[in-house]
Amino acid sequence: MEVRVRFAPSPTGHLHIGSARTAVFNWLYARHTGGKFLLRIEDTDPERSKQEYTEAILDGLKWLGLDWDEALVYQSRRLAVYKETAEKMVSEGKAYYCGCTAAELDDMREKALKTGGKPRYDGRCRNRKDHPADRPRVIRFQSQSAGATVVEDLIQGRVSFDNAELDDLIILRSDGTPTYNFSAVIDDHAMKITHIIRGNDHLNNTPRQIQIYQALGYDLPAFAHHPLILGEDRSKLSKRHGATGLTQYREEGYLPEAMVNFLVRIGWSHGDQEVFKTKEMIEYFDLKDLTPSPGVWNQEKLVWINGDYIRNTPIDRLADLALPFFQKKGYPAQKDDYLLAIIKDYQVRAKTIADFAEMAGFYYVEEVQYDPEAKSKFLGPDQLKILEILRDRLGGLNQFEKTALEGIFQQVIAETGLKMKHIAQPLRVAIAGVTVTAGITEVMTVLGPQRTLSRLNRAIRSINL
RNA sequence: GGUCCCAUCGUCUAGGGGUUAGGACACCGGACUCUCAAUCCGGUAACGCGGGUUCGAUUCCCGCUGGGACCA
Repeated sequence: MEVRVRFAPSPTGHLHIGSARTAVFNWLYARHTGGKFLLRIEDTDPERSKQEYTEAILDGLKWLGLDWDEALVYQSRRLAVYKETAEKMVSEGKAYYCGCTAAELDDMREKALKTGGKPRYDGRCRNRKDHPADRPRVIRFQSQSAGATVVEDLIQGRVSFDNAELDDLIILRSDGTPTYNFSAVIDDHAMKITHIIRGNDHLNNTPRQIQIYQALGYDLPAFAHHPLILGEDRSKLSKRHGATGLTQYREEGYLPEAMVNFLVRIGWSHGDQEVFKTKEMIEYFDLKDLTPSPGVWNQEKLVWINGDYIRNTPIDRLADLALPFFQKKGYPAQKDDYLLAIIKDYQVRAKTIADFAEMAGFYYVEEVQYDPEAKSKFLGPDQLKILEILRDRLGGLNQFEKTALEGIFQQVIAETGLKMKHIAQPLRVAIAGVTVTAGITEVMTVLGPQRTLSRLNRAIRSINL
């Protein structure tokens, strides 16, 4: 039988990294099994659902490289189906109208609490026939009161729930909109979903859903509840732990492949392997290799894996990705050989795409800004002489090239008795303004004789002032 | 509070009745070196506690503790 899985976000905000991970698991499972990956937009709450969020979620999925099959299902367009089904259940005695007011429900809860009971609906409307027509009424599912409902979870194992714990949940609100547990069941069945892969936060909903499946005579799908991602303090990952929106990571210069690789490795493993090509992930991914225990978001590891991906990404693509970062910082960069050369020299150093513009902005400035500490340490009277020697020797070259530059450094070292570090650092600060850059000959080669010499002269003048 | 889930280095994890408990990130040292990276080499570091079961439990079972989620 063909595997059919789905990702069912509520468009009430941007794509959360936890949701993105759920999507990744679903997508991988579909691709691994040769099945279908479907999307359903759970937008039955008109107050909170926004079209722009749906767009943002789809953008996020596309960015990650998660392509989906078949047309999107919008729950807001299926309200009639939910209503019809709920009413049919009433006529079949599987659900009933309930006109209890908020006051009645509060009262019920209070009394239950006072007598040591649980704050749950007592089912008083189950057999009521005299519903006042002027009162809004909901439809409640008549749940099993005896026995237990068992979830055979592919990740968590067998989980049993005592039916006595489950009260008669509302499936249709008085305004005719369905509740989550109801619409999810109706749609998963309509979409012929075979495996429900979702966060562990839904495990408690599952017995209720199973009872609805059974009442409706639907076949049960397989369930797989994956563990959640936790923040550093081991509580559910939220805004106070930092960025939770996928978009933010994109804007901070993380590569989509690195994000997928990182996300999938929280909770999933394949032996000792850390870095996976998409093809490998698809080949190896299986639900049985998901752990049941939650995992903490490890930002350092994300940074490392992103750096690893950057080191293995073609220069040309890096340039395309980095260009907007340079431009955003006001540098007159464009995609040309100059940019490509810079990217090449910084590829091993960048941990994010943003790092390129962060570290290599000096290539694009008219006047180098000297870092105060660097200047006081390397652009003082002590360094004047060496800088002047370098200017004179370098001025004799009409084009910069690695071996020629190295030859000059060797000569200068031989003549002055200085060590390379005594030459390179002042020179570096003179032409870049900072003490940390790519190799000095690489920087000079890219900058070229003109820029290098004029920067060198300006540094010398700044010392003489 | 009720229900449910979880428990191997700081973190992500492998493993599993008898192992020197493996890998990765981070961290610390070293090599390389013009700075910083990258790379390579080495190091510190874990089976939460208590009962069982067993010749033997980190591994299986129970309890506790701790953490988490959901519902209220």
